[in-house]
Amino acid sequence: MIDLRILRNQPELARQAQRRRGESPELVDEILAQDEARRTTIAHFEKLRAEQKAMGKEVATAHGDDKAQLLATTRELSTQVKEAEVAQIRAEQALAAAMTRLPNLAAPEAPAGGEDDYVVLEHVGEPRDFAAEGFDPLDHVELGKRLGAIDIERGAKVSGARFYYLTGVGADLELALVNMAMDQARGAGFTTMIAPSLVRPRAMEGTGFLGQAAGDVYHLPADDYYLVGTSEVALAAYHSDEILDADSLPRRYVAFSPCYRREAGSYGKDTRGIWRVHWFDKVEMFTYTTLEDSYAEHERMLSWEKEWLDSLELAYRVIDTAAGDLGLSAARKFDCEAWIPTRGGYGELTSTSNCTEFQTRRLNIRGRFADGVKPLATLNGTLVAIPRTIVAILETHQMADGSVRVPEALQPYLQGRTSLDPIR
RNA sequence: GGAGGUGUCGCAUAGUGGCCUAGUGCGCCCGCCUGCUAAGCGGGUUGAGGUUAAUCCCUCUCGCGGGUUCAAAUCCCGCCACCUCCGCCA
Repeated sequence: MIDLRILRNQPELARQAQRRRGESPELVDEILAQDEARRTTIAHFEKLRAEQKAMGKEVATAHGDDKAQLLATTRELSTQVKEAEVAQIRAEQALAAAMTRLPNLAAPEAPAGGEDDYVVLEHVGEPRDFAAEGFDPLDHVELGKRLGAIDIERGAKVSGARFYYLTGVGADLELALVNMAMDQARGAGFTTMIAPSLVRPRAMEGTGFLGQAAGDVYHLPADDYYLVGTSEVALAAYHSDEILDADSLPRRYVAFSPCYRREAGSYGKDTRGIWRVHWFDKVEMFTYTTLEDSYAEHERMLSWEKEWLDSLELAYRVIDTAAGDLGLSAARKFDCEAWIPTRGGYGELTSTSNCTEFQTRRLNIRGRFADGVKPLATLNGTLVAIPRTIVAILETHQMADGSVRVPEALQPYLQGRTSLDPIR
């Protein structure tokens, strides 16, 4: 949800933001028209309602013929008030519906265009040169089999395509990564959380996942619950309808949760292995802060993600996502893409978005400041999405003999193991 | 799953159809008083929207949504949350 005042006062700014996303600037004008209509109906209703209330007082004290007279007119007025109220509610709903379709205003810094129009901000680390080392790297599917870490066949047998079991060291690896990520985040001042992964429509809608991403979301119609695609949903809705004291900001939460994604429209894409799956576990960072601080917090989020990838000794690049690839709620997004040897390219491991006031306006989350009550800003950032991180670690740190070197920082979390060794 | 109860301002409470413009206490804020502090005294203290240059003013907001009525915190219905008990259960 965007501040209506921005749309009223600087409509061209909003139109431009839409164009840079490759979306309709006309939506802005449609909203402004709805807003105009809404305000007209409000004025009409309030005038009648004030009149009704005034007459109501007279009725209370009137007697006999006077009272009968008043009741006649006030009865008529009552129906008018009801009609005016219905008109007002309709106009407000129409405006709200139009507003819901409007994505967050893309930041001026976000590159214009679609998925492929990202800007590379930096490269960190060197992709490993297997040719120079004299062997061909195996992909994570093969490595996972040999280590007894990933069982894709049985995942498919039990749950279908894009499911898997993590077994033995694979499962150990997940627990190690989760604990290590939680330690890093806790050290940075985050409050650790275990959040629900089943939420009501309000939480889903409020975080912006029932817009263009709705097809990617699992819905349980019998109970009208949604399975979250990220714990961002539960963390954003955590403070819904609350007013947070300014001196409690920034509030930083880090949550572990399973994530569920239908991956609609990705048929035939990344079908091999566990790169793209319907369910995975993730540790996600989430911050509530002021709009003014959100830009610096976004940089901090990114730096925490980089610290994480550095500690896993992965080579990666950071991209500034283009406006058209931001999703409904983000104003700006940075992705960290790790080098995946057998893909021969970079793949997204983490992502951090500044959603500015978009989610807090929808979820009614505000802060109490010296100069009044104002919406807050929210940011989210991946620390570790398990399957993709496992893919990157296995493929990057594999040795010629089929074993996998454990990065030093991870060793304490893996019972001190320095390598994962094939079991067959 | 069944039965019963509760939901009012930051907190605690009053309020069973019009005198509620929601009272009172606590907390908080601003004054006054006062060697200092405390006490005392006076005033203020939900949020949203409309209108406005701003103030004033107006409307909505008593868990949420409907309904009855000229008029709803108050009566009726549905939903949600919490509490107690019964049943089932990791």
